[in-house]
Amino acid sequence: MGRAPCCEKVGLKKGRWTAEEDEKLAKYIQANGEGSWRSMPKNAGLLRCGKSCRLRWINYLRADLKRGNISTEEEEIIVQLHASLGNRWSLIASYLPGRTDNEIKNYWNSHLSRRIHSFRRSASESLPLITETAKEGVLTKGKGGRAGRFAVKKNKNSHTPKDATRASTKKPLMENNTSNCHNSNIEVMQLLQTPAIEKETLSSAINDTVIWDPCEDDKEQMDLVMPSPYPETGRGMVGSSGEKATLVVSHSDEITSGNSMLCPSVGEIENDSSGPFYQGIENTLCFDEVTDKELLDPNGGSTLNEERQDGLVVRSEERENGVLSPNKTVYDSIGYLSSNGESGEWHSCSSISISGFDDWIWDDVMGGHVEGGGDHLIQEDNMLSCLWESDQVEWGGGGTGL
DNA sequence: AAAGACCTCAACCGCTTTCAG
DNA sequence: ACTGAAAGCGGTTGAGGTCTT
Repeated sequence: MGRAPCCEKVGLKKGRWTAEEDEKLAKYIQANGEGSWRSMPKNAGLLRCGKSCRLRWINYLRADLKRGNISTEEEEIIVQLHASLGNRWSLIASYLPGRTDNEIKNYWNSHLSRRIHSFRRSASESLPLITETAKEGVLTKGKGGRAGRFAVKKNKNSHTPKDATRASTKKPLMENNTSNCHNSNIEVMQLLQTPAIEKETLSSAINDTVIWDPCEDDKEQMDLVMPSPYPETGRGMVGSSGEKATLVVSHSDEITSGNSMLCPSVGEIENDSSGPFYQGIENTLCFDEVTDKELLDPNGGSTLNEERQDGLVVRSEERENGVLSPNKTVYDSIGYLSSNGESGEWHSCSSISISGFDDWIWDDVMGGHVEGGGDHLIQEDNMLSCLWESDQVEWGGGGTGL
């Protein structure tokens, strides 16, 4: 048998916390410590669910919480971590002492995501889908003169009802891809490139770095592909048992460093685009032609060396026990975008696609060693500058900013 | 000054993971 | 090994505030 129910939902207060409630909760936790959220409300004399108490404590009452606005440095860290980790707010928050996942999530949704969006749009005007988005109202200026979340929300709602949004989070594009299974759409759930992540968080993150084939959702088969920018350390590798791999993806002969990822239907994207986001897109490994079986052949030994019509070359070399060799440098930084294949809407998924971006992250933020070079730093600087500036240029509609 | 559009963020909801029984 | 509650997490909501017209 399990435990007794956490709390009775009936008769419990909801909504905003009063100062009195805060005081009760804070005093109780100071006296008794955290934990035992189930019994806490009763013992503290609160008509709240334990879950609500926990949330209130974590997000608001904790003494070590940092108050005030997110600094520019924190902002940069959030952007960079988000590029690597996606919407793993608690993980991102762990790198920002005094900030909560909820706070970061809110900040991202209200500030940063718009900048990213506008940056991507401005960097890729030739992308029809984004242009369409703009037409649909993302960029329309309301009566109040400020464009932004309302339009985005409106647009989002029109495409992703609540349930669908949740579904797309857990098993992205499940529904939408059912009609496109013949095209071997494979969904990337998460890209991780976090050499500094602690063991436990890394393992959980690895679990999210999977290739999901919606065509085979019935058997829920998940395969792992985990490129690593740090072959020498073995961090950020494939598998849960220390297996190592490097997925080598290069576009043309240009060699950069970073991580690699994939996207379905990459062929839709024009090749003559420019800007860092596009570089991420066009360097996307296309699994239309590289099956998960091939990539993760448990027998190993196979080598991919395939050139696409658009010039994308996919290579992997020197596998060990069916995974890719750690001995090779990852050539290209790959972010990804994914299309749901039906509405044509593009999802940024967890990552914006920025070439060399992750190198910058860990080099500057974590102090890690990163192979690569000055070119990337220049590019990254440009990108970041563009992000910050775009807030004014794009959303201010003439420099008004936020 | 008023109205409406838009923004912010605390809190809720529901799902997944963890772990106690 | 199994069950189910607790804990944790991410997505969403909505009240209240701000800004523009």
